[in-house]
Parts: sequence; structure tokens; C-alpha cells
Amino acid sequence: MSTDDTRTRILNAAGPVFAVKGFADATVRDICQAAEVNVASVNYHFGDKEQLYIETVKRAHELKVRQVNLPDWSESTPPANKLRDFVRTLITRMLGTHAAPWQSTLMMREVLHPTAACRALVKDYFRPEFNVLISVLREMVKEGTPDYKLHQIAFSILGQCLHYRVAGDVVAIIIDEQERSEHYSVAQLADHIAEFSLAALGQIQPYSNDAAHAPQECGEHSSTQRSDEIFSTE
Amino acid sequence: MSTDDTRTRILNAAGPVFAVKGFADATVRDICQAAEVNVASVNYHFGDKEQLYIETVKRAHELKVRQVNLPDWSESTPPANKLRDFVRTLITRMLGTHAAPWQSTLMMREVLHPTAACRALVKDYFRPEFNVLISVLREMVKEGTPDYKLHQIAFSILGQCLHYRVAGDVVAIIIDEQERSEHYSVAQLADHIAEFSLAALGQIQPYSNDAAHAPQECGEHSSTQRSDEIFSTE
Amino acid sequence: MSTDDTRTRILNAAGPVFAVKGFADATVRDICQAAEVNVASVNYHFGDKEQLYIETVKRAHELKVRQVNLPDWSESTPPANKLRDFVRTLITRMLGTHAAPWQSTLMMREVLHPTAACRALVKDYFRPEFNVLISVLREMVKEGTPDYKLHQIAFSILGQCLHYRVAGDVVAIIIDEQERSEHYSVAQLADHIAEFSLAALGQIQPYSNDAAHAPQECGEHSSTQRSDEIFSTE
Amino acid sequence: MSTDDTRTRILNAAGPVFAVKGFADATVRDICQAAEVNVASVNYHFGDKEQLYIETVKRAHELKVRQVNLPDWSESTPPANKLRDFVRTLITRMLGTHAAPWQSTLMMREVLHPTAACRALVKDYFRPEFNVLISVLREMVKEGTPDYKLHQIAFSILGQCLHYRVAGDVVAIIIDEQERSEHYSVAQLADHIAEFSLAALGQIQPYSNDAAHAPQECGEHSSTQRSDEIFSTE
DNA sequence: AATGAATGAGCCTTCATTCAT
DNA sequence: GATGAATGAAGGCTCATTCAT
Repeated sequence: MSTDDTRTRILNAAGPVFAVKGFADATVRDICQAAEVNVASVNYHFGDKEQLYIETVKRAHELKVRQVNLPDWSESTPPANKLRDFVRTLITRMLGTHAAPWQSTLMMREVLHPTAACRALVKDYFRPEFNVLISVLREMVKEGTPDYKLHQIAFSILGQCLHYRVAGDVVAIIIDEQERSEHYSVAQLADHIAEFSLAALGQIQPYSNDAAHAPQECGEHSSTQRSDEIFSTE
Repeated sequence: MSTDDTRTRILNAAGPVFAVKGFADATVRDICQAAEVNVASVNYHFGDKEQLYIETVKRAHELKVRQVNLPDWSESTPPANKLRDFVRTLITRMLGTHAAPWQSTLMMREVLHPTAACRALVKDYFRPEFNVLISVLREMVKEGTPDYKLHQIAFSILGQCLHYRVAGDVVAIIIDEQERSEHYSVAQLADHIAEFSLAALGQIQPYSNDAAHAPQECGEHSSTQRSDEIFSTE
Repeated sequence: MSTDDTRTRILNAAGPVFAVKGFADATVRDICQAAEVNVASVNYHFGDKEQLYIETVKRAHELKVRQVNLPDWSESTPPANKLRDFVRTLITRMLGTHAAPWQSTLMMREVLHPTAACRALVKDYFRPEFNVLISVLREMVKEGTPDYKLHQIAFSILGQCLHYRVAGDVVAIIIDEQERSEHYSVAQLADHIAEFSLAALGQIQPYSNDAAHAPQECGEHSSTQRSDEIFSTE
Repeated sequence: MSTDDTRTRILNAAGPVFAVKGFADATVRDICQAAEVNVASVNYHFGDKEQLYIETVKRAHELKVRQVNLPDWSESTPPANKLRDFVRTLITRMLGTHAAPWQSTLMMREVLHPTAACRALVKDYFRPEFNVLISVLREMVKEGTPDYKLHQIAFSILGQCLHYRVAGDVVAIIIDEQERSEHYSVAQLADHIAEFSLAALGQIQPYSNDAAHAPQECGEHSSTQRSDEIFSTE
């Protein structure tokens, strides 16, 4: 797998460009210039611009999944800890900036406007993780809770997480820079969402009570980057 | 103010086109053809394509707000009811399908990728409603709760609401048609989100307890369409 | 002759615009905006853009001629003085900046690229003055000098004068600002051209001799502006 | 360097079009149609219309200079002969019609209204020849003659030469066809201008004297076409 | 496999002109 | 006479794609 052949160079260059500009605004020339290859290469290797886009999205998905995996849970891991882990993993995967964030951006574009060719991909990617979340939740709710209820709870949790990527620009507009720098690290957001959701599920004291809401560490979790800034302060 | 003049015709035609195709992919020709006016009219009435886009986004928000307004609250309205109203209004605005849904789609585009030209616009339009939510929340949390905490709670609620529009396609893939038709009406989703959030805030019993979670009607609210299907079953 | 009717306003506005931008680059909108009249007025009053242009050129000609006339010569006025007067009048007419110089610019455009419709105009304008110059020259050359010779001498003198308007931009590029400000006033250029030509005609000592070439004042001439800068020092 | 490649074809086609119509009126489509190439080729090879124009102007000057060069002067060549050569070369370059005259027309356009983009170009191309003229003149005037005086003399000579191209149409209107055919060949005009100027400089007898003004051949000069008609007799 | 050149469709915009009031 | 709106024809330019080498 030569990492330097034309095809790979194009793919590496296409990711960020598509992520930043979107499919319509990105030009084949931009990508080829970034990849330092000939304009005709795209058509030769991928057929046309759209095929290149699809390949790029696929690749983004693979890279992202490989990057941040859910921790291994033992049978004795309390469900609340599992939920905290889940949220942290999701947030980190989407907002973590240690690597180029273009993968998330690109995938998010697909979530918002699924290309026909990418529908299956989206399904394969989200469904398994969705199931994990459901099983974690099932441990926390009263027995007999109907599936649809679990699904809605799951979406409530996912919605909170996705929001910071999906509406990240709006957040950056509404919240001033200082507050963002102090309270919007990946870890802080993950903690908040976990606590909020656990409170809703009756696993901890609700927000309006005096009970401490200090984020509770869960040993198994290999949280990588607690204090990263997630919103650029352009 | 005739409702049939060229300017209005263009604006009406531009909405759906921009919503479906986005700014880059939408062509002035398409819009003018749909509006049955000359191509040069856009330039005459709006200056250029970008100004037309901005006007269209503005109009989308105005129409949407006019369509579904927050109810009037008396001083004695309990904060929990206010929150329920807020969530319902938001969900209805975004998912209610009684009129053309292009307004929501267009605004959502701005939420996801604010155009440089629309940043200020976004700020002016979203900020006020964000502030309403904050003030409602402040009535429910312990005195002294810092602003940043309120902001994050607000985003947790907004995130849940937006999720069904933003990731609507993914939801439609994961949840089968029958469940969607039975449990994903605008009203049902609004109820769920309200209950989930109120539980997190300690205003009602948490989800895992036995206490009933039957949606609680709040008299003041003039909810219009409780049982609309929000996901097309194409 | 109301000086404020639409037609006149357009004509007044069109002059400078056509002079600066030329026919092709000037837009009807520019002109109408400057004249503060409706765009449709041009077509109403002049038929189309080209007719307006022709009218504007005509008007430029009339204004210019009225502005700087040749002085009245008595029968005893020496021919050399007549030549000096002629040159000064010509240079002043073309470069004098006391009024808007757009008339000269516009007429010069016609000289360079005569519109079919303006050919007669050019002829009527230049021919009479050309004849004056010829008759002055005839007083200075040996009897029997053929007409063609006189014509060529006349063109040599005219060419020197026109050059500063025609190639004014190039002069401004080649000659630095200081020299222009010190030695390129209307009066100085007129003096130089007159002396150079008189020397060629044997009326005064040639340039390479020691004989003074101090510009010789000729009483009859009402030279208006001796020290004006003729090249803007943008 | 095939003489038939697209780039050259465009350049060859652009010359006459720009010369006849000017920058604003010439259309890229016209040029490409004349060159029998695709419209996009201009963009590919030159970037945009303006760059093509600049290249065309450059080329016009190079071609013209290559066609008609100043003769080589030995150290003993008398300055008067140099001046005659200079004038003849200039006139020939501008009026010689043996090849396509678009080069002169195009350059003359720049002389009259230097494009912002071409200002530096104009300076670089005209300055050297201007300097040659100045150095020739310096040999003929009294030592100590100030620079500005030399410059003005130079412009007097240049002005006479340019006049026949710049105001050629007007000359053709004023001078009847027969006289033009008998006395307005390139060589005759060059001779006249040289003699007139030399007389002004005291190098030869002035015009009004009896001294013969028969054009004096200067051996070194390889004048190519002495009897060309310079004004078309359409 | 790779390249530089070439292509044609299409987009946004501008402009002179006309129309209805 | 005068106006604001509307029109259609281009014009310059960009872009994805293809061709010949």
C-alpha cells in the first residue's frame, strides 16, 4: 500500500477540501492542486467528481472509527459509567481536534444530506453504536419500558452531543470567546451532557438540587484530551 | 403591496430552490424560471444572487415565526409549563408540515454552515429566542447557578429539538415506519423532550421511576397540530 | 432656453462621462445618475446612446470654440506674432484647465477615431483654422513655395501642439513630476513650440545658437493662464 | 515553438481585433472565433481578457521593432544624419503598410489612453527610444542646454511624427487625394519632418531661405519603402 | 499511468432598450 | 413628459470533463 501514489494523494487532499467547502463549492482543481497532481487524474482514478466524493466520505468514516473506540466494559461496569463513556467517546470523536477534524465535518455533511450512495454507509455506521446506547439505557430504566421510549431517550442523548458539531458555528456566535475557552472543552461538554442525561434518568440528583454535580471520573475510560478547545477562536 | 409583484414572486420562488439546492447549487436561472420572470430581475430587485439569498433567509425566519409563535405567558405561569411551550413551539416550527417546509430547511442550512453574509443575521434572529429559554431556565435552577451552566442546559434542550430535523433522515433509516407513525408526531416528540429535560432539572420525577410520565397538558398553550407525522413515509 | 430641463441635464452630464470613459465604457446609467434623471430619458430625448454621443460631441465643439478665440490681428501684426498667437490659442484651447477639459478630450477622441456621423463636424471645425494657419505661414515663406509644402509645415506645427494632449499620458509617465511642474505650463509649452517653429522657418535664430530664446511677449495676445499645471500630478 | 499552437493563434487573432475595436469593445468570443479556438482557451492560456490584451500589446511592439530597426551608427555618423534616420524609422514603423498595420494601431491606442495595466509597459518600451533621441539631440545643441529643453525638442519631433498616424483621418479629409498621392509618402513625410527640425536646430538653412531643401540621402540608412502611400484612398 | 491542452456547457452579471403607467 | 419596472441579448469567466501524447 504505497502511501504516496496519486490515488492516495488525491484522497488525502480531497478530505479537507470537501469538508470545508462542501461538494458544490469544492473544485476538482483545488483538490488536484493541493494533491500536486494533474487535473485529469481525478477522472482517471475515480471516474468523476461525485465518485471521488463518495470515496472520500467512506475513507473519512473508516479513519474516524479506527481512531476513537468505545472502551471495553466488564460485566460489573455500572451503566451510569457506561453512559459517561459513551458520551465522551462520541463527543471526542466529533470534536476532538488532535487530528484533522475534516472527517467529522465530512460525515456530518452526509448525516444532514445523505447522498443516495451513502445511505447504506450511514446506516452501517450509526446503527451499531445506536444499539450499544440502547442496551446501556435498558439497564437504567424500569423494566417494561417500551422500545420507542428507549429510542427517544437515545436520540435525546445523541442530539445533545451532535448539537455542538452541527450547530457549532451558531454556538460560537452566541457564546463569547472567554466563556468558550473556559467551559467548552471536549471533557467539560461531555461531562455536562452525561450528568444532564443521568439526572433525567434518575441515576443522580437533578440539576436544581444542591447535590454536587462534579464530574465523576470513571476509571475505565481513557479520556484523551480534557481541556482541548473545541471552537476555534478565529 | 400586491402579493404578485415581481419581487415577491422571486422571493417565493427562491425559498424552495435555495432550501433544496443550497446557495452554490441553486442558479439564478432556476429561480427566475420558477418565478416566471426575467433573469435580470434578480439583479434589478436584489443587486445580486447573494443579496437575494440573504433576503430569502430573512423572510424564511419571519414567515416561520409568524406562523408559530410562543404563547403569551402570565406571571403565574409555572416555569415548567413555559419550558413545555417553548419546546413545542420550536419542534412545531421545525417539523410542522402544514405549510411549505422550505423555511425550516433554509434556516437550518444557516445553522449548520452560517454564510459569512448571514452571520449577523443569524445572531440577531437566534439570540432573542435563546434569551427567552435562558430566562425560563433561570426560574428552575438553584439561585447562583452560573451563566455558562444555563447556556449548556439550553443547548442540551435545543440539541434534542434540532436533532429531529438535522438528523431526520438518519432517524428515518434507523426507526421503522410503524414506530415512527405511532410515536413520532410533533406533539409526542415535544412531550418527550420536555419531560426528559424537566426530569433532568428536577422539576418532575426522573424517567426510571414509577411515577407516571404521561404528557401533562398545559392549558395556555395553543398547540395547533399534535398528531402530525413528521417523517415522510416515502 | 431653460438650463435645467432634462435634455440639457443629460447633455451636461454626458460630456465628462464620455470624455473620461469613452463611448464603449460609458454607460447610460452612469450618465443618467450623474444627471439625476431617469434611465429611460436618454432614449426618449436622444433615441439611443449613439445619438446622445453625437449630440455631446457637437456641443463640446460649440462650447470650446466659443471659449477661446483667436485674437483680432491688425494688418500690421507681424506674421511671427500671429504664429505665436495661433500656437498659444491652440494649446490653451486643448490644455487650458480653467474650465472642465472634457470638451477637448471628447473632441480629441473624434479626431482619433472619427465616427461617420462626426466626419463633417471635424471637417468644419478644423478646416477653417487650418486655413488661418496656412495664410499666416504664407507670409513667412519664400514666394512660390508650393501648397503641399505649406500644408506639411502646418501639420508640423499642429502636430507639436496636439502631441501634448494626444500623448499627454505618456509625457506624464516619461517626465518626472518636478520637471513637469516647472516647465510644462500652458504658456511655456506654447512658447517652446512657437520658438521652435519660428526657428525652423528662419524667423529667429535657431536653437543651437547662443541667441536668446527667451519667450517674446506679443502684446496683442491675451494669454490667460501662464503657469497652470497641465498634467495632473496624481 | 510551433507557429500554429493555440496560444499563438489567439495572439494573432487578438491583435487586429483589439486594434480595431479597442479593449472594451473587443469580445473574447470574437477573438476566439477568429482564432478558431474555444472561448475557454483565453482563460487557460492568458488568465483573463486583460492579460491577453497586455500580451498582445507587448507582442505588437516587439513585432514592430523587429520589422523596422534603427540603423547602426558609427562614431563618425553626423548627428543630423542620425536624426534623419530616427525620424524615418519612426515614421516607417507607424505608417509603413507592407505588413498588417494592427501593431501600430494597437500601440497608438496605448499612447493615447494608457491602460492602467500597461503603464509600466509603456514606460519600458518608449523610454529607451526616447533616450536615443535625446542623446542625438544633445550632439546638436549648445553645451549646457538644460534637460527640459531637450525633452521639449524631442516632443516637438515626436509630435510631428505621431501626428500623421494620430490625426491621419483628419489629414485625409483636409488634403485632397491627388496631393496625398504625390507628396505624402512615408519617405517624403520623413524628409519634411527631418528638414523642418534640423532647420529649427540650426543644422541646416531655415525653410524660408533659398537654400535647397531637397531631401538629403544619408547612406547608412536602409530605408525600405520610400514611396509607400500612407493614406488609403478609399 | 500520467500529463498538458482543449472543450463546451453554463453561470452571474451588465447593459441598452422598451413598456405600462 | 417622465418614471420605475421589466426585458433579452451578450459578455467574461469557471468548471468538470475529455483528448492526444
